[in-house]
Amino acid sequence: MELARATNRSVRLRNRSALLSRLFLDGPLTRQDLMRSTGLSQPAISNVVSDLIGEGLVVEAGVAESDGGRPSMMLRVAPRFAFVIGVDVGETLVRVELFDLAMTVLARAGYPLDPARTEPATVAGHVLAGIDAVTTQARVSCADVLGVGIGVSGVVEQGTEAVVHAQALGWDRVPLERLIRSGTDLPLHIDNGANTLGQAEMWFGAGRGARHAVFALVGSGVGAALMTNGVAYRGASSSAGEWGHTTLVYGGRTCRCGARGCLEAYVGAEAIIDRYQEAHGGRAVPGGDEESRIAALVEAAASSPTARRVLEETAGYLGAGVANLINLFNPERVVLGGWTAMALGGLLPAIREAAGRQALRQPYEQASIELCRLGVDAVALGAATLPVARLLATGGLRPTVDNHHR
Amino acid sequence: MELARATNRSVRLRNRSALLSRLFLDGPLTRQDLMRSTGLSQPAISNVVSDLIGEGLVVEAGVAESDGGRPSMMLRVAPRFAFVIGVDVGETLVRVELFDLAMTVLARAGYPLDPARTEPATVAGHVLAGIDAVTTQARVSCADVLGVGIGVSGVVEQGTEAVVHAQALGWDRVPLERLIRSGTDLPLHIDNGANTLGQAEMWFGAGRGARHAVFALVGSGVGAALMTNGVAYRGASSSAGEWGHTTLVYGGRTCRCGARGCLEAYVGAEAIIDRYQEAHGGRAVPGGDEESRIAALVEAAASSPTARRVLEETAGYLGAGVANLINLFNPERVVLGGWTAMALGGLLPAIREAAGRQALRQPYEQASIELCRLGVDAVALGAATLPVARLLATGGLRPTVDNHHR
DNA sequence: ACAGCTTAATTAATGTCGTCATTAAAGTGG
DNA sequence: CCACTTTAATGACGACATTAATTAAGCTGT
Repeated sequence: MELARATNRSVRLRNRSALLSRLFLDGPLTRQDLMRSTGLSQPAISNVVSDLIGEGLVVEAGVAESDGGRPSMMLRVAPRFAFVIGVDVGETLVRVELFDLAMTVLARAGYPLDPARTEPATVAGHVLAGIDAVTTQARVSCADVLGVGIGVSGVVEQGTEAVVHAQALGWDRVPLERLIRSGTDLPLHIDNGANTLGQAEMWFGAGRGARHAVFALVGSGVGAALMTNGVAYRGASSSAGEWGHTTLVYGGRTCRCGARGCLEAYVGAEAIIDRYQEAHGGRAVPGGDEESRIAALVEAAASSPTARRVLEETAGYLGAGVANLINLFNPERVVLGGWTAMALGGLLPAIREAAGRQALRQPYEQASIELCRLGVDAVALGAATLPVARLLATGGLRPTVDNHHR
Repeated sequence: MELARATNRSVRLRNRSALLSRLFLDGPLTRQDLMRSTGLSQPAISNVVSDLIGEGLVVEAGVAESDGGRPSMMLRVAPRFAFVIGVDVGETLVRVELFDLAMTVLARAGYPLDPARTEPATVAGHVLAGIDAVTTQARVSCADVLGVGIGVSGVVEQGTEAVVHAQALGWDRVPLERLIRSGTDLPLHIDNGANTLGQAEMWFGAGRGARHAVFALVGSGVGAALMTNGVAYRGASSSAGEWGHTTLVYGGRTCRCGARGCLEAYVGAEAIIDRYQEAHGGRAVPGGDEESRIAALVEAAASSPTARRVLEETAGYLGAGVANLINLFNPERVVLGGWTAMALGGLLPAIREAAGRQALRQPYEQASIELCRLGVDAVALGAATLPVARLLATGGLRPTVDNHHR
């Protein structure tokens, strides 16, 4: 199982990684805090920290209050030690953002996509243009960029090179990594948008502190990110979490994936609109795009019993879907996100109740069901955490032997 | 995330654990094999191995073939270094088995349960009696028993003391660990029977070599064991894998758990019998217990179109349930077990086909769907692997400081 | 049968790294 | 300015793995 041999160096590596992670995730801490939370001895902490400071990864940031005794020095990850870029390849927009290590946005760029023809090459071009745009805009050298995280709304098969299957974009086996690679040397991390969003919520949002959490995303499509033992679970070929296409109504409505009775065929935005239309005698929901029509539907629920009933049914389906997640994963937390779920925020009590009806008592009581905190824009933020996660995991050591950078 | 500090000792610990695990799981190996598979240097291997041999954990077992050059020495875990006990607390029987470290059965004991009144104290008594029986029968001292693994058909909440919720036995919050603890000092490992069975298949059966696998068990009840990254995933309160109570037919048949449309309400043994009876105009399936009635039904399918249809429908439901597992977990392998699934073995092609209809293409193609190899008796074997897993994880060092045992 | 070759295992020297114990530093309060 | 307290830095020590060099133990062919 464990294939990595342990050597004396790996001890240092692990400890560096542990300290750096604590500092990154839990803000400024003193050496004493680190000592308590990692269990390492004082000299070891000081030793590692002095390395990290020497390399510019960590900086001292003021002194802590003290009532008697030498006050301890606050330590934090140097915000400008390096930068990361997060990209959100959505169905209608490619958004590129540049962050420092405090995850503050320094620059943004956006490129609308024509849903009719979303050529992979076009998207790759947008990503490369965005990288260029945000770095020049913020006057950041590419040499100081740790890497580029890219969240794509589709299945991302990780291999030697990430390959993307995105039904919504009409992509099948698109070698997105290779396409982007041809225009930049920056390290690339491509992942499912649901996973990157989940990662953002896990580190900075509703998932903080949870060990096992599920991020259930309902937008045009329906998906989920599974966090087990604090990290994303991706499965054998990185497609785990395809919650939207689990069967909830055996033999039910036909889903756009071809199967019948998928959850997405009941609670995806399009499905909700369709169901309302059917219930309403064929009359369509007013409004232009899906997003405004869902908003209109939610508003109409105040006066229209039909709209209300459709939304209540939606809560029932969604609750059952959440119950399935709870029964299978036994998470501490289920976080609902995605723009449709956000628009349906008022249904949360009904969803909870429906989940309670369908889930087993014991796991249901262990799980809290909440709304996400960061909004849908967090896909890029979450993507940007991917290179950061790598930095933390490697203890801040660049993979190759270019340790001369300081 | 990682709370364990790394120290120089932990290096040795990890390497011991890695070597021991390789030796246990992949049979006799040479020092050279270990060197290649772990990446450690030759002297390090020799050093650790000589410790292990000195402590009696490992023995040399003959020499390997050689065509020129000094032949290497085969090494293996000493079968009689220690013993483990596995217990299967089923719904009708408590089975206790004693194994050596080669996982050879040395002694067995069985205690039928009266399903009407399965008092926790009675079960605990049977377990204790069984421990006594198998150790005396095989003339093994309790001091040489590493621990007792117990697989229970119910949710096992791990805490300071394992607490069992077993609907089928009418148990709620039963402090089984405390009950057994009062009669023995042996280390106890209590877990869900599905998990222990999955563990057995993972190490010795259909799961060998898989990193991510799901063991789907269909018997009277329906459950699953989830193996992620080679180990059981238990979730926040150890109830992960409650596949049987996920909703497959929204608003469908009422399940014994109280919810509606659970998978178990369609493919559990009782449900199949009920569905046949309904389809057959109320006439019951002949036969005594569930097991023989399912067998009768399978046999009847050769001549009765009704029976055939019921079984085909069952394959459809089961396939959809498997598809849900595939979509959510993206496993390399789905292994079907449990006595009902075994009886329905002939349906495997139909189940595969149904799963293919409902699952997404990409994850479906990545997953193989197979029958289990070890049979239902493997619950005790799997339970017995729990103390072994602990031994391997700790590198063969007893937790307390009693290293003077050799 | 014995040199000559190959592969396996052990020994020796080196270097990394965390721990314990001790010392230096940097505050507060009387 | 001197006790007292808490934080940080040193130095001796021991645990371990690594590389390089030896020794051990078998084959092969003349």
